[in-house]
Amino acid sequence: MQEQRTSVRARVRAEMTEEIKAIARRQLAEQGASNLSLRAVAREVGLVSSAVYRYFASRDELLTALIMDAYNSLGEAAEQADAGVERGDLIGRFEAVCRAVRQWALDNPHEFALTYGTPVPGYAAPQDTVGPAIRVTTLLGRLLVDGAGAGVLRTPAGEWLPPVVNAEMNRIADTMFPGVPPTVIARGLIVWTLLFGAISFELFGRMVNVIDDREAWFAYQVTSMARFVGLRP
Amino acid sequence: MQEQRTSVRARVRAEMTEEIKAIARRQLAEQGASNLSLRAVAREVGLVSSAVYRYFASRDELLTALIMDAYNSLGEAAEQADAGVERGDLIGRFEAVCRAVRQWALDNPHEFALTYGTPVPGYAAPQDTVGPAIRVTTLLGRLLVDGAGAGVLRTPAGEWLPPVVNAEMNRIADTMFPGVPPTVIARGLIVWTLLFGAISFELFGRMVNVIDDREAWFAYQVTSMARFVGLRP
DNA sequence: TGTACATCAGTGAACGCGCGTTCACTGATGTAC
DNA sequence: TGTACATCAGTGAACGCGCGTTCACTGATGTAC
Repeated sequence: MQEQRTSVRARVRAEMTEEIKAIARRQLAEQGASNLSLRAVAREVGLVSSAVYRYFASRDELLTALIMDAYNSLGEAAEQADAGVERGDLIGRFEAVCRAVRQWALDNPHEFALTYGTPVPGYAAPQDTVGPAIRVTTLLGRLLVDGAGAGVLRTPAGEWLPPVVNAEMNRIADTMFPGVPPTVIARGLIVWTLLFGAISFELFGRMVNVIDDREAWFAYQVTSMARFVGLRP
Repeated sequence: MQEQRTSVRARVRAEMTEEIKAIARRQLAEQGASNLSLRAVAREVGLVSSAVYRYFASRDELLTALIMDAYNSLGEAAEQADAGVERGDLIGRFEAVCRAVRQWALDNPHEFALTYGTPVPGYAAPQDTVGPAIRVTTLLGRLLVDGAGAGVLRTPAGEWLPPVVNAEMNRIADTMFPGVPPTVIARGLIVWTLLFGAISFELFGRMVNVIDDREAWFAYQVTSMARFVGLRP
């Protein structure tokens, strides 16, 4: 009985925490991260502003929670997309992950901005965000590891890396993506940069009056990226 | 005499306008665009807050002026870099432009964020910003036009564009970059996206704990981009 | 060259608003015996 | 099972601050005759 009563309180608390975050997320959409207001959130939740401090010690802590949630939500979307494709179909997996990342960004533009846009001035993300932040990156890297293992990764012919770059790529391969050649790591990083760059450009309005059919353009870019990184059909 | 006296007033007014913008620019660096405050700017200029309204009708108008200046400053840096290289050396020109864009972004991170970062919520850039906004883009495109004209542009072999993409690329080529094949336009757009994506990643902290030597990494990316778009030595 | 008038930069007070955070408190829920 | 006590969510007032914008004004600079 005691545990149950305690857990009622704990559950209500957890629900309230979630509701605060949900409403804060909604407000992000209208105000942008740097204008996120504890008072406005409290008002909409139906609490007095000081009551929010029972759940988050400060505005920054609320922001951190939103950032962590965003990274995890994106990471989950990408991982599920990957899991839905047959393991050996590396191009299929790569395309599914790219599409999932873009779709998540289109569905949650302000959370994308929060995580991959301009950093909020005066806010420094604490160390705990690192894990969630690199879920997509490690997922993409694992594709390369799998590809290298299965031998379906074409190492770019005649590609030469400057020594400094080569050393860094080797370090990255050794610590995170064993078995992937440095030239492929380099191209993988470029693809990773391009993926988020393309989504940013689309989301932040750079494609207005440039590309009309964004889906088709994105699909083409994904194809190019797969080929560039050495995935062959 | 009359014209001279008038021009004194006009010159003082122009200087004051520049000083307000300069200080606003400095404050951008600390506060971020969405927290840019007319009052804070006025304070630092040594004016009462209402006096700023003699120069800018509203906060948004000041922001617009800053954005225009930023685009023009970046555009000028890129164009000067291009002009400093022998016309026929297309790879050299491309590399110079890329380096100039990155250097400008490193030197003016907050103006880069203002123009290429997350859009300021609630702010809509007026039509006049379009011209300055595309200076770098048209400059990069002109490189391709020159390359196509000089015959030093290798059209990617066996590259197939989906019909929708092909149509859009043809439209872009016809209206802005005559003589450039659609496949090259497509790769040019990718390179353009990657250039700004790479700079954003570097500036917004994505490369922390990933790449140590940012110069070398950027140089490598530029080399890759030049090759990808078909510029041959 | 001198005078009357118009233009314009800058002032200072005010309007009405919003913010993050602290603090002493009330009252309900949970805990220990 | 009942009672005394501890924990905790939420209140409401307050602190001290900042913001954009308007408005009637002063006084210096420029203009026309």
